[in-house]
Amino acid sequence: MRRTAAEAREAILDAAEARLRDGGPEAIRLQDIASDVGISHPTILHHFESRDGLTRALGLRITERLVNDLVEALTHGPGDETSAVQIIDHVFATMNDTGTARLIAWRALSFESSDQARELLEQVTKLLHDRRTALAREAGVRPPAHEDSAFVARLASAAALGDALSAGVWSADSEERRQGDLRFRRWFAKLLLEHLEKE
Amino acid sequence: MRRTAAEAREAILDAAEARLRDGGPEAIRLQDIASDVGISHPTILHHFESRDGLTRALGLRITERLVNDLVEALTHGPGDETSAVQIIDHVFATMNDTGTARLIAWRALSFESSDQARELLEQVTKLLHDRRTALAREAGVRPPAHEDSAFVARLASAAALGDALSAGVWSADSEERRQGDLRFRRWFAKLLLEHLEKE
DNA sequence: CTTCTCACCTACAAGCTTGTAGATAATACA
DNA sequence: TGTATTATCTACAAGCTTGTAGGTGAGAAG
Repeated sequence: MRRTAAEAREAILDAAEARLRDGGPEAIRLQDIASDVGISHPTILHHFESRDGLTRALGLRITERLVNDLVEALTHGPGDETSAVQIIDHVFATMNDTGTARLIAWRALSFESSDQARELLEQVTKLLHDRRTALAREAGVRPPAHEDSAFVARLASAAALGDALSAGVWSADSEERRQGDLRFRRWFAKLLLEHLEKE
Repeated sequence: MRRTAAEAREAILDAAEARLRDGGPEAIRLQDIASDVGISHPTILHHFESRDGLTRALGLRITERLVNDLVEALTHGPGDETSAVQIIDHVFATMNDTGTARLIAWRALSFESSDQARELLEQVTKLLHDRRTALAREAGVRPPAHEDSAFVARLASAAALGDALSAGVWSADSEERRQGDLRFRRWFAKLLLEHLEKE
């Protein structure tokens, strides 16, 4: 019945994240989180020093997980066109279904800047650009400009984030909407693909 | 020294909005807002019934203003291509510079769904689609699909929102970044224009 | 000039929040 | 087995937050 410090931290962060996801930014209260985990609230303070320490750790973990997820999606999977569609799909789905967009938005609202976030986009850009240049070399055409890859990554991530946030606002969680979401993603993926092919 | 009820409400909402913009979601505290306006906090409760009433009114005003702004941008201004670039520029700039993105994100995080938000996108879609069909008729080509216009509007607004939010996170408010922002918007506008022309 | 409305104030209450102090007991380690 | 560490608890404090009660006085209306 006695967790390791690491386990306890994870459990606490999990609970905090859940509260944040479906309760909004004002729902991170030590007492509530503690009761979710089944501990007393001073235990949280013991593990994170202060409420601020908790939110900071939460923000860090959220970003980290997103990075890992994106890198995974971009690294594995074949380099053909269907995979581009799949990647867009994956990113949009992650943002939407897992509430990642809400978490990221909260992070953006609650903290000052952070290098971590910039690095995220740079990593994604690099992965995308490397892949594009490799494909271009294979095909024997000139490689795309680096800035173009950066902009593609920036647009895709911004759109996924913004769309997921807005979608939460429209809500009306119907089958019809899900179909529309899907078609939108396909449409967007196609738009990007046409651009990528042209460059 | 005695405001009308309407004036008082506006002043209070202004202060609340400012706090929200640069203090994050947890910065809406009646006492702080009251002291910003130079009144006592029960006066806020007198005008908005409760703290919840205040945030609700704030959410409403934010969305309303955004709608007006967008409709304005889409209605006035010529229908040529440079104007499309200008509109994208305008939307992105609004989201970025005035903190609108932060306000919208807060709204998305803090409230359940709302028809107001859906209507916003529908209005923008309609304006865009009408303009496109008019242009197509002039040029004597077949008009675009309605869904295509809806998706363009959706992408543009999502991207503007998402990009502004992310930008706040990267920060490092340098001239260099501003240039990059500008190029990105141009790049995105061009991407959309090429798509619009093709359809 | 009187009267009514209401914007605004001061004082206060109840509850909740973060945070501290000190004790307990489970686990690791010697 | 004995000892040190530490995850966890209970009890408590201090401050802050929203909200209420009742009063005051400015301006409108007659």
